[in-house]
Amino acid sequence: MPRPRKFHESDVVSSAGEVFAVHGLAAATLDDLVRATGLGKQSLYNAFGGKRELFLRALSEDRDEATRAVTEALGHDDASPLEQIRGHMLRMAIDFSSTDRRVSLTTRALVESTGAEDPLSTVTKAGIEQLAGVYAQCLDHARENGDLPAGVNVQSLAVYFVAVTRGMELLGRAGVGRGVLTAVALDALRVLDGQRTEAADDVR
Amino acid sequence: MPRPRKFHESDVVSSAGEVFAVHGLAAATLDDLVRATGLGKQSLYNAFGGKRELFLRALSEDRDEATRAVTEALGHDDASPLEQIRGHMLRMAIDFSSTDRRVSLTTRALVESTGAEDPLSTVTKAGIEQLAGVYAQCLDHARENGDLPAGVNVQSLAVYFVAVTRGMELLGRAGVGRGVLTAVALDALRVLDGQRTEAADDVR
DNA sequence: CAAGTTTTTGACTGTATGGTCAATAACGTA
DNA sequence: TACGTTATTGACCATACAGTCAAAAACTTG
Repeated sequence: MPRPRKFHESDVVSSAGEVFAVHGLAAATLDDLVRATGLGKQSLYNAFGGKRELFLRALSEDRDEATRAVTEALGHDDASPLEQIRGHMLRMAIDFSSTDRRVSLTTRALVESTGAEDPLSTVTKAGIEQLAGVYAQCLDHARENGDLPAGVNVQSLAVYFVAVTRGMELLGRAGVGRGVLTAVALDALRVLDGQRTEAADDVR
Repeated sequence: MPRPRKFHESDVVSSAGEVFAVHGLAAATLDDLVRATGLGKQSLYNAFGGKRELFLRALSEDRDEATRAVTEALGHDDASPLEQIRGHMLRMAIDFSSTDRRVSLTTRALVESTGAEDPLSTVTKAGIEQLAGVYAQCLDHARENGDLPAGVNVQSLAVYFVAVTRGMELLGRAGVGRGVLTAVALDALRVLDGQRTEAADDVR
């Protein structure tokens, strides 16, 4: 019997995500959000609780979407795992050299979080681990295929790809062009070529 | 005959840089800056012009300091260029896994800039190129030493190292620990091992 | 020591912003 | 069609903040 909402939460979260991706958490004003989502302040508060909470929702969605996208990119059966990673990295190079003002919510959260206990940090860290997991899985397949030596440290390599990706995002934002970014991606991929067993490398 | 200032601009810029590194441009309040620098609002305005301008000054100083540090790290004569890069990357891994809340002003500027024409962007881009230049110089030496094949693309490799470094910074901020970050650095360095001539790689 | 110049000080201002309140509208059900 | 419940609306509030003003202080030089 209650009056039904006239919006879908997921739509609101997604519009809000747009705003946050362009302005960031601190710089996005409540009015920006009201304008972008189409609903009133009070409705926003009823449904989500506040700016931060809304950001958190958008962040989670963004993280899931990113994981989904990478999973999909690395999950095709028509190419070898290594070829998929290669394609994916080249794709990222192009994406990140776009000229729009978007910055992934993960990066924003990382930079705008106020401390390690800040929910922003914990959600973000989880997202990074999730993402690394996807890379790791793909690299595992490659190893099973014999495209990577058995002794390779899949875990750190996975995190390495996450790091390179974040770095490319930042560089793209700085105005580094598609060509250079692509070259960087190719450089990054070269770690997959010259792999030796690396059993006892010093990780002091 | 004018009354002399009782502060040194460089001190003020450096204290302000601290504040910005912890809070960011938007989130740092003028009062934070007043407290950290020790001088009054009006004095800040007389000397610098405003929060943004002060940030810009701090950003430039940060950039120069970063370039200087890397130049110094890669400029010793007691080790081969490649060994120096290696040492430098491992050092970065440790630095970035610190638990303080600092974020390089370059990264902050990248994320908080409002557009490509924003001075924040231009200064930052210049800084990245400066930094890449330092890496390039070191890689050049390595090539001359024969530690790197002659056909190697020193330029993109230099940018690659900047990207990896930025990525590591973000990951460290996300709470990734020293061990993992070190492993990532070692992975990143592996591009220097397996280098082949790479003359005609597709940079579509 | 007086004049001139610039810095410092601290009170002040206007605005933008996150968040709240209370009244009203809309819906499902009985 | 009336009731209960929740959503919506728009006005409202407190505050925090970037930036300003004008008076007083401090220094140098003539």
